[in-house]
Amino acid sequence: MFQSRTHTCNDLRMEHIGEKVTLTGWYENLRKVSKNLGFLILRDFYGTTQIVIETEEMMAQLSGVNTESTLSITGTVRERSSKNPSLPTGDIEVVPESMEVLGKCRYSELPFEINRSKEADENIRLKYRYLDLRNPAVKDKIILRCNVVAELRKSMTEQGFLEITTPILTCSSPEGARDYLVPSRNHPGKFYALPQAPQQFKQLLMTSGFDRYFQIAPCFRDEDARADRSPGEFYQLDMEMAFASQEDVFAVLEEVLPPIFAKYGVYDTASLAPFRRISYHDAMEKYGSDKPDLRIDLMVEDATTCMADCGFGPFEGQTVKAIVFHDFSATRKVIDKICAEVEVQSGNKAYWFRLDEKGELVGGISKFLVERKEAVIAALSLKPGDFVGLTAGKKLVAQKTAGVLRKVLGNTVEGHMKKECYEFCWIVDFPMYEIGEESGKLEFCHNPFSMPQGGMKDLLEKDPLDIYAYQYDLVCNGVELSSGAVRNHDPEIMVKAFETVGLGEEDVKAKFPAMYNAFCYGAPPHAGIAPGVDRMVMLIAGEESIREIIPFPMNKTAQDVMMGAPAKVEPQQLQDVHIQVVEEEK
RNA sequence: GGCCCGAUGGCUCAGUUGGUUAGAGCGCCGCCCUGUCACGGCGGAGGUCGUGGGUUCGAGUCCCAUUCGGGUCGCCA
Repeated sequence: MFQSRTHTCNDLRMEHIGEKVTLTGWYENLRKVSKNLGFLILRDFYGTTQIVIETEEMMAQLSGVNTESTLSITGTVRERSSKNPSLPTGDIEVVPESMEVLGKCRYSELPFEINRSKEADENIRLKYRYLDLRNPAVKDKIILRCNVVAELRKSMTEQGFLEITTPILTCSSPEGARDYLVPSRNHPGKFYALPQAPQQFKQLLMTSGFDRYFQIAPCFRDEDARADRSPGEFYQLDMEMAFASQEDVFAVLEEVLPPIFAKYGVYDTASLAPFRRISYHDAMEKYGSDKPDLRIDLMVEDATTCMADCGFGPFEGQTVKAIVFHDFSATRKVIDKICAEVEVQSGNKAYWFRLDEKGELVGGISKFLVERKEAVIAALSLKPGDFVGLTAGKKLVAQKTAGVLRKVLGNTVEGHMKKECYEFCWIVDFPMYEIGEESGKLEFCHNPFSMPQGGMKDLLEKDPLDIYAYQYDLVCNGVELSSGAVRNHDPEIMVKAFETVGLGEEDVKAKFPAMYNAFCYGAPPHAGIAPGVDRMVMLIAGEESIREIIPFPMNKTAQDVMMGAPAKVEPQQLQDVHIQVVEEEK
């Protein structure tokens, strides 16, 4: 058995001087000053401690030991003759009497330098994630995640919520993302699916009589990754409340989230509850997005009328949206960069012109506007020095592109973004139905579980496109943190809602048999929401990539390069589950 | 599946209009250094420039294809 430690590498202070101690940890570095003087840095989970090497014998023991090996060092604590105030243990050092190598690092050269791993190529970091995580800057994000999750549990429990686990092996859900399928050994040809969310189970819990449910729930979706979307799996703070309204759900999250952002967030000024509420319609009109970044104070305006028939081809017969940027100082080069970025991010072009200091329309598409100069200035309330960014297309395209332009402008050009804060808002009043872009037919806008505002009455009387749902999103700094809704707990309204899109009772029964049956036995009105834990931690940590706050993330193409997943399996395993693999032709 | 960007020693990057022996910092190895703390000084090893083809007297650089990575659109009830 190895000599076990008496202290961690972050324990020793002036009061320990003279004590005999044993430390264990990783051999981080040796600053060798001479044949018989050197400073070894020992690192463990808690911190680092300096070990002073003063004899040639001790120096000789170290030769041949590679850094990143684990060591046990026994010695005496001594006050440093030159202290380092920037380190917690900077007042002391340990004079070793004996040293034991516990775990040899066989390589003198590592794939990357531990303390600079964040600069290394991401695939190499992921392949050697156990080395990457030794970097305190990387490890700290995981600790942060643990703290946030613990705090969420504590807070939800204090609010009277029970954490209830729901099945991981369940059945494929008929709508939404692609499922991860699990073949069944006992039932040839049949499959389990990993849950995309515990949606139906939590609604069944409400119907079972549980009043307040939550779960830090793993969710599995086989969809492509993004910077803020890890492929494969992610976690939600899934919650549901019985006999509850939209207001009740808002009140819970406004109680739970702000203290956690205030306590752990990298930004000081967490915006206070109650959060601003913006209707979906207004969000699209004013911010060009249903997840607006309110740290940016630029607004989208309609310019369809003042640009009509100006002779600029791309505006012909289209909706035109404008963003006016006061006191614009960036160069032409920056403007081009912004327009290019908008095109990459949105797939649509952005246009521009400026009103220069002399009050002349210049640059971009200004020549098309010369004849209507005064009208344009009046319509957009322009002042000399203003920059006007423009987008065009069908209404939704013009809006969305303007939304991207707004984001890029705010992020690129100084003056209209207050970066160091958290700006929350609720997006409310989502439409219940929309005309599908591909199908051209009426479809559910979000999901079929939401209660239409106005219930059965609206379903019977209103144009479906004018019906709103009790459907809401929580947005923070332009990131969609969560989606939730007041659920439709009434089988009759559910059937009617399905009939509106050309489906019927049989479809409801076929798609959600358990829920439909359960609701026929007396269901409570209920509402819930499911904030994404990973995205929340990402915001709190101030990280741009979601992979930084996941202990063992997959890469963009949903591969675990460290474990080698996904992988082929033994033929016997396939036989057991009645699967035959068809090789795809190249 | 579409689009954009990238790939040069172990890591991060530079490399001019296509021109002689492909450079730097960090890391690694060796020597020196008695208080370092991103220690310092001197020296050294380490590169078929992602892969395959093409243009050319000559390609890290230009063209085509391809692989891999990142971002993004589609997708994400």
